[in-house]
Amino acid sequence: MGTVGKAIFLLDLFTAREPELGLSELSRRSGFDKATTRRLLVSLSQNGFVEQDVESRRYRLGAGISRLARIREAHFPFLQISTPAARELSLQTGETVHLSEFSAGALATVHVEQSTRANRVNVDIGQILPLHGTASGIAFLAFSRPELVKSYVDHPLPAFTSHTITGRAEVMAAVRAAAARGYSQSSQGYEEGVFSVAAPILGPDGYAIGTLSVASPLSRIDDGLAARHGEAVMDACRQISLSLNGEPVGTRLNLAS
Amino acid sequence: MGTVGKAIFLLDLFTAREPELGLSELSRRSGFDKATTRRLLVSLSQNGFVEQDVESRRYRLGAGISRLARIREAHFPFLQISTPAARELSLQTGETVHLSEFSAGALATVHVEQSTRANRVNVDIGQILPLHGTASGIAFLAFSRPELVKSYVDHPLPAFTSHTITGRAEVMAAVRAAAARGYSQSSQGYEEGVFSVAAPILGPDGYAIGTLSVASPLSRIDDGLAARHGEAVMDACRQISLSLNGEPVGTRLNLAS
DNA sequence: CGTGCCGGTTCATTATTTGAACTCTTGGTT
DNA sequence: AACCAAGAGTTCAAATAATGAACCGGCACG
Repeated sequence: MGTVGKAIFLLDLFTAREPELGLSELSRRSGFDKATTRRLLVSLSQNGFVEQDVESRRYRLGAGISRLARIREAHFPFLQISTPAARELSLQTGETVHLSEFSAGALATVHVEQSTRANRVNVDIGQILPLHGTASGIAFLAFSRPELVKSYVDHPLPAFTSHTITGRAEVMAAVRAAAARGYSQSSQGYEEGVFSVAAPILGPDGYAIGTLSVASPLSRIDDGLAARHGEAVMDACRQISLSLNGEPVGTRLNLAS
Repeated sequence: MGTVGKAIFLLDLFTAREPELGLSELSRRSGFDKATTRRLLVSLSQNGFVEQDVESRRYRLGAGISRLARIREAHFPFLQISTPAARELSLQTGETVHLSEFSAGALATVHVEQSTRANRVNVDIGQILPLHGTASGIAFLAFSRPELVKSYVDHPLPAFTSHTITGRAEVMAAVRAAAARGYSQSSQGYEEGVFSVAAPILGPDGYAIGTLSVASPLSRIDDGLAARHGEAVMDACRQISLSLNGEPVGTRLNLAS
């Protein structure tokens, strides 16, 4: 791993649940020496990518990141376009909806609309979702370049629950089913007791760039409701894709083997 | 400059006006060798910090940045809290309002509410503002740690227009005036024909963490209107600071020499 | 008042980064 | 259709930056 990769690895240790970390914690979790960790943090903080709390001496993500994110968002308004559709979908289904964008080989959760129900699924912003084992991942693969699907599925796939599909053939079957239907389903593939449906958000080339997903407690779901959620998430994604790309887009299905 | 600094320098070349750049352009503007530039870009893209357009081969900021920014925003909802106040202030004044956050020794513009008038000031998201020469900068300095003010003002200050105040004494006078009034004024200090007022957004320790500013065409401004804008921007900032910190905060004025 | 953990620092050793020179491709010009 | 210019991307010996064991001083706990 190069120096740049290490610096970004440190940034990736900050999560919604643990947004502030001390030097020793960062060193321990990254596996980098304390001196190395510190030097990287100093470089990052000089450029505004991390900030250090003056009194607790702990580090957190810095304003420089927000600034760049806003530049990106001004150019490519993924959140601005998708957020209202996600909110509407959440209200319509009464369930937690999360929006993901593809980045560095996985899906990153960039927005969440929490269900208002007492019994609901909680998803953290910034969470990284694997492409197998989540409804979002399968929906993404179903509308990705075949090379990407192949290279992903050729590596060993870890299990997250006892229900995670890890076999190449099983994943490909789920992908083909999702491509045919237009949305994917996943029951407890990533977390016990959670059922999700997801559909792809397409880029100008017709391939997926992200996903929208509805996540429900499994106990609430039956086949009819799952299908209704599937149709709803597909509609929302179609609308988002249209707004993002300005014009209709020919979808790229993965129906072949 | 360390490797990490160079990587971030590359990221900082992407702006709202030029959100996509080719390898040679990046190499030229950064002054790094083309091979070096490329290696940095590859590292960055492997981690989702930049993306490469498949057909044009140009680079742009990546989704990994959005992801981290969302984690930060979930922890510290600067934009979420400030944006509505900025919008209201823009509607109230009829002028362009911009929100800045302090980062790496300068103010970074993270949100803009454009005036709806035909003759208006345009500000780009992501723009870096110097601490002298903008109303925002002076407002920030007026509510900053004295050490920060001193170290800033001890370095040579560039002029952006013929009206930019660059002398240590002049800057300190403007800072003291802003501290006494609660807001700052700047006439054409950064761009010709632009008049601005600004007030600080305060952190939990009572020192400024950002600013809110109203920017008008100079032709529209007289003393009375400037004062009304000043009071309005101060009110908005007070409200934001309160919401951000949860409780009243003792302000830290820079009234001493 | 000793022990452990924290943040932070030092400097000889080591590994990564660097950049001149190269190829390959594209698009425009004569 | 041959030429030129400019772009993206690659190679490898030389130069430079990153590394980490051992260190300091402070603070909290028993």
